[in-house]
Formats: sequence, C-alpha cells, structure tokens
Amino acid sequence: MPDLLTIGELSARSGVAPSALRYYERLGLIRADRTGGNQRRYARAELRRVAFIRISQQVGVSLDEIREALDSLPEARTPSPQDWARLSASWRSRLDERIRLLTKLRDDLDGCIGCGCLSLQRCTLNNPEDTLAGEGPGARLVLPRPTDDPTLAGALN
Amino acid sequence: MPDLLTIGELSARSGVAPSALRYYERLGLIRADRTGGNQRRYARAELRRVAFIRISQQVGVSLDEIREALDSLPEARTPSPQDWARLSASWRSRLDERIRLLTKLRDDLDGCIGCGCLSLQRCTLNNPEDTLAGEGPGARLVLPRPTDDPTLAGALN
DNA sequence: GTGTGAGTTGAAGTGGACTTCAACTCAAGG
DNA sequence: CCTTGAGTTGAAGTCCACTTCAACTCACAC
Repeated sequence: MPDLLTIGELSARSGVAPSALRYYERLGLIRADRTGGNQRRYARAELRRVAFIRISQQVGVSLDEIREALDSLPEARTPSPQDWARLSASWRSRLDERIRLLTKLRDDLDGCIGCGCLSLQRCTLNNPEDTLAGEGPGARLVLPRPTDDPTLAGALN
Repeated sequence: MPDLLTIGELSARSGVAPSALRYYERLGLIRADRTGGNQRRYARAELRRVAFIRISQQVGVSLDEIREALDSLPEARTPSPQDWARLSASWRSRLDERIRLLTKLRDDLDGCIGCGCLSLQRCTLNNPEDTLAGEGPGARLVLPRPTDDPTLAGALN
C-alpha cells in the first residue's frame, strides 16, 4: 500500500507549514494526489523532496533554482538514492563558497578588530577578491549585486 | 577642511547605490549634512558606517539590528577605532554560528551523498541539534522559524 | 447523524531591503 | 547664461518566500 500522508502529516514530519507546502506545490516543487474530496495526499517520496528543498534553501539556493534541479529528476520512477546524491552534490561548491566567504569575513574581521580599522586600505575586508577598480585615489568596490552574496564593500578615508 | 562627499561619491566609494544610501538615512543608519541647495554632503566618517553596515549584512544581521548597534556609538565624537572594534566583535559569535551550521550542513551532506539517503533517520541532517520531538513514530523536526537561520529539517520514510 | 478538527480555494497581506518613477532643482563647466 | 549631469522628494513598485483570511467542504470518532 502506498500509505499516503495528509498535508498535516507531511507538515509535521517535515517541519514545513501546510501553507508553505501548498506554495511549493504551486511552484511545482512537490506534487500530491487528491482524494475524492479534493484533499491532498502525499506519497512518502515527497518527504525526501521537501527535505531536499529545505537543505537547498540553507545552502542559499532560491526556490526557482531548486525547482530546476528537481525537474532534472526522472519523471517515471521514484528518485533513487543516486539521484538524490547527484542533486545534493550539485550544491556542494556553492556551500563551499559560502563557507569560504564567511570564514574569510571572520578572519578579516578579527584582523580589523585588532587594529580597529574596520575595512581600510590595508585591510583585506576592503578588497575581498582584489577586484578594486584601480582608477583614481581612494578605494572603491563594486558589489556583484546580481549574484547576491554581495562581496563585502569597505572603504575609508 | 571636512572634505565632504556627495551622494554619488559616497556611492562610488562604498559600492552602495544612492537609493540605498537614502534608504539607510531614512532608517537612521547614516546621516548627512545639507548644502544650501538641499543636497546631501557626507563626512568621510560616514564611509566607515556604510562599511560597517555592509559587513554586518554579510554576517546576517538585519538593518534594524544594525541601527541599534550604531545607536550605541558616541553621539558627540567621531567613533574611534575601539568603537568600531567593539561593534565588529559583537557580531563575531553570530558569524561563528553561521559558519558552524553551514559547515555541519556540508559534512552532513557529504555523508548523505555517500549513502544517497538524503536526510534520513540515520543521517545527522535529520536532526541537526538532536532536538527531535520524541513522540510517536517517525522523525520530525521543528524549525526555529522566528530566529531565522532555520535549522535544517529532514525526515524520511 | 453530528460535531469537530483538518483541509480547500483565490486573493490579499507581510516583511525586508531596496529600486523606480515623475517632476523638479542644483552645481559647475564653457 | 545655458546646458547637462547630479541630486531632491514622496509614493509606488519589486522580489522572495511565505502567511493570513474568509468562506466553505471533508473525514472520522462517537
């Protein structure tokens, strides 16, 4: 027997609010069968999809990108462990990058706390990836706004 | 001479859009003098405030909290290096915590990628801080939604 | 059969952090 | 003086990820 879950059960098991689950469904991230009375019934496999969604969000991936990733799963069969492994692995570098940036920020901040400078010319915070525009006096920094995770800006004096 | 900056100059030097600078001013995060013609003129010290704001945002602090922190700066004098050091240090534990969570997520994900399980009972992803409600069968996880940085949820089977 | 808690919908609201717009005014070089 | 690029305002719009609401309908224990 399929042993289907109601939205309340899926919510309790996943820690995701029913309203969020309905929202995910609207976005095409999860799916549900319906009872004769039009209520949602989720296959247990959806639990894994929801888990993947929450993990991905933690990694900093938007629901839109998560949808794309989920779309790459086989439609016919229930995703295998390997399928999930592939998707999870695909976020790995993004996670690494986030951790790297945050760690760098911490180290830089420690250095700045030592000197109290808070992001000056001599401080790495100032120029995260050595991408300063070199023209004119004074440091400036262009934040990669579109890509989010804005590389830190800092400039003084 | 004070050597004041126009909004365009502050924007170029800080990497923050003029519209965002005006927005910060409305929220009381930065301040500006005005020319006879009502244009903003920023003291160079504001540059450090803007740097602090962007750094704080990276740490994951809201503008509202940043405002509170900035409010603790001395009103009379220009903030000293020690002032900035104190503020920067105050975010340190939050940064540590973010890094810790993200690193744990990475390790857990590596484990899950190995087995393809993706957040199951035997997987730590399932129960981030061993805070599972112990009642009934099946894992469940309550996300600390209000505090943001949602501890990961996962449940399977 | 009935009561009650769980579920349904579309539309609208929320919150954070900004951006865009229209309609002007300023500042500075030629 | 005149032009032009930079700056001003308040109001409204945007994006994301949801939540809330009202008005119903279902499912199930008793």
